[in-house]
Amino acid sequence: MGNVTIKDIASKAQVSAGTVDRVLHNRGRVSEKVKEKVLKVIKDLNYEPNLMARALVSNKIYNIAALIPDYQVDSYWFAPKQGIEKAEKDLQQYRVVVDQYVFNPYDVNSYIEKAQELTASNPSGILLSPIFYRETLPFFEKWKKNNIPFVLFNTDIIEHHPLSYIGQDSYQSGFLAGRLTEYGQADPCTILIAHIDEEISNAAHLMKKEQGFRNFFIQNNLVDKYNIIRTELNRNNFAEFTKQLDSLIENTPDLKSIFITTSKAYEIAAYLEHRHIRHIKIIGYDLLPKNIQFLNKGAINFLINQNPRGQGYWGIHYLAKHLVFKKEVPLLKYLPLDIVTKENLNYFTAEEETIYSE
Amino acid sequence: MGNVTIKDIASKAQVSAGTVDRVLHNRGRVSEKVKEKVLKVIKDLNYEPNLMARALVSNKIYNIAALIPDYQVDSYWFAPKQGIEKAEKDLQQYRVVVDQYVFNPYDVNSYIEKAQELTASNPSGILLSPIFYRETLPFFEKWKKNNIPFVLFNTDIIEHHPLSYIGQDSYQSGFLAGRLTEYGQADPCTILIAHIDEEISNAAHLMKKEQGFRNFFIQNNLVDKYNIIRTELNRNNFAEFTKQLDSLIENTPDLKSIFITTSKAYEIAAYLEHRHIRHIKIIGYDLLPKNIQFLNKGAINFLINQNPRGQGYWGIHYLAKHLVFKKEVPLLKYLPLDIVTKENLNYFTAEEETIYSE
DNA sequence: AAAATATTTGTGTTCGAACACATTATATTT
DNA sequence: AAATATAATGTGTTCGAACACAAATATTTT
Repeated sequence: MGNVTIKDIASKAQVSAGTVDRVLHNRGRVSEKVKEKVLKVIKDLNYEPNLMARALVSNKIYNIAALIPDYQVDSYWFAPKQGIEKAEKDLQQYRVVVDQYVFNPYDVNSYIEKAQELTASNPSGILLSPIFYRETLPFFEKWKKNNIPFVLFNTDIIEHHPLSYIGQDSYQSGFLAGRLTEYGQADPCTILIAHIDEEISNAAHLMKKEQGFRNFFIQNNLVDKYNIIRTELNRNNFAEFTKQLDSLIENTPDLKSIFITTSKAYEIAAYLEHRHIRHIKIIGYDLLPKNIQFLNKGAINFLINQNPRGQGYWGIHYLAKHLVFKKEVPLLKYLPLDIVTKENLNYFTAEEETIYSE
Repeated sequence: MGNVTIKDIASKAQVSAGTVDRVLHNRGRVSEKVKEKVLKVIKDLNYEPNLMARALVSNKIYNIAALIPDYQVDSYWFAPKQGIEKAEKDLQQYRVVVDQYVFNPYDVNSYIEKAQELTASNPSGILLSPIFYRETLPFFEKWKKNNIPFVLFNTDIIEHHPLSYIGQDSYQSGFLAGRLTEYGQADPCTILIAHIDEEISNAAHLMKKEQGFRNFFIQNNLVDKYNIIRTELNRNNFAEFTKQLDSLIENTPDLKSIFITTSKAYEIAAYLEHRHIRHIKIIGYDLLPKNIQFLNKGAINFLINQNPRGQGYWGIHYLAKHLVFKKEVPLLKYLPLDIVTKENLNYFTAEEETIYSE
């Protein structure tokens, strides 16, 4: 098992290795009779191609292009970049090279420009986070026409037949946040859902999180117990941001818990610290350094880690799986919703391990 | 980078490929002068052997032996077995074969017998959970003498120079359980640490968990707020088990939380359900089907997943990394402490993905 | 029926590393 | 100095799959 070779098949089917090869790859023409005979033997012997030999001989270089936001503009994107580079290193052996096309997440034109550059380079595969939805559509068309597989991550659009989407179940993560909030609040109180958003493109995401969060309380018959309110904050204007929060706090004396749908929980934590408020629990997203800092201080209670590094890593891996190993990849991969506290934090910030396989 | 071959080195160093090969493997004799010259070129060109070519030509079969408890006796061991089989499947390409030697975890003699069988088979590498410490020592000696690398998992003994230890940080997991308990109890109350143990061999483990748990409250100045008590229960005698719990519940009216240090949280959950007690929160370990059942019902609040499947998986992978790829593996690998609730459960029970790399 | 063309099948080289074996250079013995 | 031993280096085959090319059939055209 597992060590049947093309020659074995050839001899058993009484043909040459070349013919078996043609049958395997639908290359050249093979008579129906022979083809069926060979296919039967392949099936009977349970043939599995030796991927090492295959990779060795097909001396192709697979250049994957990654279209990603500049982490210097939004540090959230540092983790995917890391994941991408990790995967590249792991796959170097298989002649996989990743070119990064970095754009400014606040500048549509930069996005388009880089997407064009990327397309012009005619890569074997593409990984991207399509944060500008509308602008991405024409590229999807082009890539499909050129038979270039693309994998999406972070932003869930699966309508356009990517090779795969890798990301998070936003709704479920909100639902989970609901559980964590409820678990920490034995008594009735007010709970705030805060969207601290800078780009409209995230809106769909955030709404799903809010929905999941609210539905947790509905499904568990807790709507009478808790008063759930919402707000949208803009931290570009710091004075305004503070003012908004001040009035919220003042008008909501029984506010005990805040769920921040973006990775900006640290903004709220910093505000509360500044105002010396300690009785409000905070649940947020993502292991940004600033979030981690407040998590360690105890100012943030939980962070839901959506594994942005894993997203980059798996994105590249899936492309390689498809291109190099010609194996099927799942259309949808949801990464685990990790609940992170101060106490188990270091397991999620540590480097992942390289795996050798198949 | 990454595509320098032996021939490249040979031509640059003005020797033959055979000589380069001898230098690389310290095989045969090579004059000092030539050796140095070749080594310099290897370094200069930053040569990295092509693992595919290597694996292809070295037609060795690596038979790894796994000494594991029978999951039919204790279902905890089903997950490591799964992980082992997953890894075997992933590594099949590299001619890695895993033989499982299954013993009865309640029978030392069965353990010894299987360990002897395993040793007699003269495997290339060994994976084991040394749950009978004393009895394992002589085998360690033998294996070391025969240069057979062994990887330990689940039970933390690193004194005897295994290739690697893969497991969990028991202390830290107890500490984490402390956090989760405290987070769910705003008001002073009594907290119970319950050891439901059947084997002495686990004692060290369980004590570390208890220590971690207690230290959480000490370090956070919470000892005055909570009354922490402990008990050791034996579920072999069901009547006795129930009686003990009955008296505990009766004598501790403000008992609000139970931390079970073993994977037997479901026993307590079942008891509480039977007695119609709903106000006591439960934190336990491991995603056994019975635990999952109570987690889904809401009777168990959190399960800490110590990733037993991952332990088996990584154990085999590390051995392969060492044997097949001749790469260094970390002496110690702690797997993440996953916090599992009903809401994120399915991400941890799902099959892991196969990875292709290096 | 012979020639031309199309279809089917077989052979040989390649990828990079490992290792057996052959060959050459150097040292030691007689 | 010749014979022999030993050390140093080179050559060629192997692993399994892919693909170019060559050869052998079969089919069509003249």
